[in-house]
Amino acid sequence: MDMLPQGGIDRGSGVALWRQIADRLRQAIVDGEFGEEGAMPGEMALSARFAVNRHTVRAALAGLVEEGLIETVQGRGTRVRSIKRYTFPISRRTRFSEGLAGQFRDRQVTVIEETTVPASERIAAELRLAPGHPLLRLVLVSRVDGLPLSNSTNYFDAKRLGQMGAQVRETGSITRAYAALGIADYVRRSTEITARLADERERALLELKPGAVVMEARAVNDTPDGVPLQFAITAFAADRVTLSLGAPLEEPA
Amino acid sequence: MDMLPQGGIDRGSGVALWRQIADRLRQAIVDGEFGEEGAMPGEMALSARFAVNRHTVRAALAGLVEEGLIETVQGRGTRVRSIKRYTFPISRRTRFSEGLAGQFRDRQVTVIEETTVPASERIAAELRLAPGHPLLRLVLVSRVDGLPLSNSTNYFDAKRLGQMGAQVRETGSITRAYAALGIADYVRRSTEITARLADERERALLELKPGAVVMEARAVNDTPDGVPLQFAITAFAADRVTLSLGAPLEEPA
DNA sequence: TCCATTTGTCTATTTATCTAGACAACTCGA
DNA sequence: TCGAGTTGTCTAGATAAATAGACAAATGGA
Repeated sequence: MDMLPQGGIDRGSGVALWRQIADRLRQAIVDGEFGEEGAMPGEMALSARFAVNRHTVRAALAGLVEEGLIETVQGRGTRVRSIKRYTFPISRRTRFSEGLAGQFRDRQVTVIEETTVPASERIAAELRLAPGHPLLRLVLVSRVDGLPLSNSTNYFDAKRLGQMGAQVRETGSITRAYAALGIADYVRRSTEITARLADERERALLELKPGAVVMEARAVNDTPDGVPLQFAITAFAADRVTLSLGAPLEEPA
Repeated sequence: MDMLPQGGIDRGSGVALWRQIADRLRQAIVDGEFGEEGAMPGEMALSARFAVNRHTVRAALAGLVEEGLIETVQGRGTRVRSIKRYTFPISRRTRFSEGLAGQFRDRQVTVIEETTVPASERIAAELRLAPGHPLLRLVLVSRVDGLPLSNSTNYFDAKRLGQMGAQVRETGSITRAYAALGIADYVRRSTEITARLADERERALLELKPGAVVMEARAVNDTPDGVPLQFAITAFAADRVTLSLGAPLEEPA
């Protein structure tokens, strides 16, 4: 448990001690610090390590039990429940399902909201449309094996791609929805990544606790000859997803 | 202030109400919600909006004043201080200074630690060395215009690149340190990105408050003909940096 | 200058968190 | 079976956070 230094819990920060300990333990769990067995130090050991009362440690562990991350058994101790982290490659040819291929058995894309909105200056510029142009706005949640990984808000030219909502519902995939509308191929023009605390809606959709971190990716997809198709803002649950850039970056010759 | 819905502050989450409000306001500030003037709603309005007592709002604002993000003037109200966000492009040819070119006037790389460590299994594999091979480990902090943007831990083959520490200190740049050691060019093999709360050391080095979010990039650099040079783990302050993938991704022909 | 609006400061009470101590109940290896 | 080690539960007190109310002080527009 190298990442858990002696003490180091901040008082007066506005984050309860139990919460800070829970956050630290969660990070250690996500980082695989407790090995294959997942056996964690006992309450008294954690109490000594964090220099807090045992009850404070108990509160932290109770939080993690409630999150489903650990299980505690009286007399035996505390163990990490099996957790799964997914690596999502980002490239010019980013595809959700193909990107995660081999990492799951079942995948599901749910349309949460479908509305038509006027294009803001920013989105209009990205999609090379006039501000105010009607856009189809699709809010999606993507799950693998029942676990929500991302929540995205997607914008399409409503005049050209107004059927994307219906097609995503029918096919369960943006790639297949495009194909159904006659768009055989698309490529990622750009992606901007930042990170922050998840907001209320993201927490609800991704089943996250307050204080959870998301990586936000803002991306634009074009046809291979450069016609704008989609502007998307995607929040990935940072505890569950790693974004990977590497060898697949290079476009097939 | 669209991103600040009515109410929505969680009780019992282990994060104080004032802290949640401060986090929300900080995010709104970072997202540019308060416009060019930076004028924010008054305490009474925020109190109503978040459905908390005015003093709780005052505690939140005090936190942001202490961070230097805002200034409050009795009788006049609260304004955002000018903040700066940097966009850092990631490509095969990632270079810290060139990547941020045009976004700052002054840049500084500080060597925080220089040690020799045996290669772990993971790093040995990335650098194609034997586990236990001696590695030069350099901990760096990079600042622009005095603002710390990233904290990185870099690993080099100590036998081939043992002088990197001295050269980084002398030249203020990894690229120039490589050049001084006869390595004229290098490319990014892969990058993996995730995000989490900053740990204690990161907070100290990047001047962040408890609960701040960092984006962690794990990257490997090679020579153009594929000889491994460097394994680096970099924590970027998520409030200050956006990682950008896009047009510059394509390698010059 | 006046006054509406805003932040600043003080006192007081209630609620939440942290600490402390003690004992019960369970697990599992010797 | 015994006992060391572990988690579970209870009572109690101290400290921190949240709420409430009131009034002072400053700003800036009419």
